[in-house]
Amino acid sequence: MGASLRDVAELAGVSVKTVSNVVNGYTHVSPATRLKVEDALTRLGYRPNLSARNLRQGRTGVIALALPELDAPYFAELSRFVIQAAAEHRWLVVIEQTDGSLRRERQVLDGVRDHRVDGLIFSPISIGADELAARTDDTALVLLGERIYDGPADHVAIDNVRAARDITEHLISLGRTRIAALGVQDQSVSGTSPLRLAGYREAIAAHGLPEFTAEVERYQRAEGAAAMTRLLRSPSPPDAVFCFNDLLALGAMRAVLASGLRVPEDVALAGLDDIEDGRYSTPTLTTVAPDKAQLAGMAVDLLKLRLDGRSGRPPKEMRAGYRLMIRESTTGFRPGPL
Amino acid sequence: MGASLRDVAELAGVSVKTVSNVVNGYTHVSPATRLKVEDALTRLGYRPNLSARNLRQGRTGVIALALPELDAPYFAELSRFVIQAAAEHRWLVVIEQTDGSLRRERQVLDGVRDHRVDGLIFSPISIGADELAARTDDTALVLLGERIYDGPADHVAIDNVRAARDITEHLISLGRTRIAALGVQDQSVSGTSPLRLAGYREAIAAHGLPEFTAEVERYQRAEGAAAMTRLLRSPSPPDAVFCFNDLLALGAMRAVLASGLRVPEDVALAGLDDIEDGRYSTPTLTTVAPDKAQLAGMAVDLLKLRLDGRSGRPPKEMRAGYRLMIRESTTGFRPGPL
DNA sequence: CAACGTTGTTCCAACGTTGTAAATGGGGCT
DNA sequence: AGCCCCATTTACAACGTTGGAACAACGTTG
Repeated sequence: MGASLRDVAELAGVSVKTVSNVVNGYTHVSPATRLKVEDALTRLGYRPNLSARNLRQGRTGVIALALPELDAPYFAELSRFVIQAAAEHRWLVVIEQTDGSLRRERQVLDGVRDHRVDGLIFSPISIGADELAARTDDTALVLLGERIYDGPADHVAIDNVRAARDITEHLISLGRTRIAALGVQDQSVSGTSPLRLAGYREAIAAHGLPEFTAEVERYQRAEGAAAMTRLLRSPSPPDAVFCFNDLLALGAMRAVLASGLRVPEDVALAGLDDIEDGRYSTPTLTTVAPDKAQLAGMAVDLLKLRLDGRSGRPPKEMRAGYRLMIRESTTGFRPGPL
Repeated sequence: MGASLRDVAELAGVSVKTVSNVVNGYTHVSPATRLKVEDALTRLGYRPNLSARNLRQGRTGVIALALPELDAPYFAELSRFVIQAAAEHRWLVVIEQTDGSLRRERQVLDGVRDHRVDGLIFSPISIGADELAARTDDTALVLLGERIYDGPADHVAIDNVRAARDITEHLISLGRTRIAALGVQDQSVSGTSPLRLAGYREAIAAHGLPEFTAEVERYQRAEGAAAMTRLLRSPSPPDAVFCFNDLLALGAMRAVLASGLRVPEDVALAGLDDIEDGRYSTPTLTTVAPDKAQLAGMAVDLLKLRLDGRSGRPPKEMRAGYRLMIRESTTGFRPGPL
């Protein structure tokens, strides 16, 4: 295939190691040889064989990003930033989809040992902190998302409780009194739901409002629509709903509109994630916008730290910022250009 | 780090090669040794070092998927299928985002030479067929999408002209007579637009209808909304619009609704891509659904063929199927559950 | 002028794997 | 017993790279 160091060395009339030194910017090379070698390098179009380099150095230059599903917009957007952040360290990113299944998550965690990747940024759904802690493997691992706090590995997330409380406070500030939380899950499934539920409760309790909840299995549009439909059919339907993510909220919006009611006049809706769809739905969706670039950057930086300073340091928790995006689904539809 | 063949060989009391033979399922190994070796393998938790294996075999087991942006839903959904299809060959997929920029696309094409990946599935926007043909590198390459037909490499896409004609025919069958095409682009930018425009023209010409077009720079919601707004302001606005992709259509939908008009009563809308958002918008979006799993599978299969049978074969064109998804944005809003 | 340090370059080994060729050993044949 | 054949196992080399030791050439110093 391509030219190797040996080919270049032959052409330049020097040793292989000298070529290697030039390639790696080693300082003590005479200008004359350097010139000769560089000429040979370009003439042959030399590209280092990364498999060989990796074998020698024990690094692959590839990290894995494991997440439930790439076509959930939140994860697609997050992936984009992770890839960009990793590129700054000249890392490639392979993406592994777990579908949130325990089996696949274990596989991913296990597969890391194949020396194919130097580290893993992992957004788990099903796997537990105990199982992570029991991991024999010492590959660098950074957790991303809400599933596990204070676990056995570095962790990046936004402050979910506070974010949930803030957005609920917003609904309250609109004068709504029957505010539901949509997206409650069995504790054992995911850590996201309890945190967002806690924030919601803090807010409504502070104002002495009643609690309404609707459960879902997964954070998908169809589930949001179904749960919303159940809420609407109840004897006293809510006048505002905080959906635990934007997909649920968009599904809920569809259900409200399909039932002939108006958003936000009859039911105000808010989500969390700030996916692009919500900026173009009708009405546009009020939501919490986690700083995805910051989340991705922090995750990559933590991984970098782990890989450089050999392990041993205690796990680190980092919080990324977020902003409230107040849009039409709570404050009203304003016809006109976007 | 992990145990190597040598460690296992020592523990089992055999040669390194014998262990390698067991690992690779070589037939002529006595049951007794095989047992011994397998015991040692599990005891040490042996994992092959893939860098070494790759170095030896000249393969990395990683392919690259280069596309404009991961957070465009169509590409996110497509990526999901590519990753799944690649997993069947035990390949990992690294994703490279080009943003459609010529600079990044050249980089990607160039970076393939780094021996980091065995092959590339490439969805180009800016790069030309001539430049691809001039590529010195002989790494396996499969083109995915509409940009380049009959180019210098294997290519997978749906029949864009026919798909565009079919969906336009659908609009005509509704009795609409002022049908616009939204998404026309300068030829030099992308091959998608001319193909879809051609299909649109075939259909309206066959029925003697007038042609309306609206241009955009990129296939994004905001552009769709802006272009739709322009159409609505024209002296004789359309009563139906075929948008060249779903994002444009969703942006257009937003613009129509924001202007106080109804979809589909005043303006029927159709897209192309069948992204998930369109299945939950209000109204839901009529569109062309390319068989993304088939597209991904074909691309991966072609790559496999290239990698196995050493090159030389002439480039191959493959067409994936598609279906029309007739939804509310053309046939009317039907309140009720989804 | 010998001993020395500095700079530039080369030699050797090793990373972990696998293809090739060669060695080993047991069994059946003459 | 001597021989060959075959299944099984091993030794060796090589993939392309880089760290470290070794070495050569040089000018500097005592």
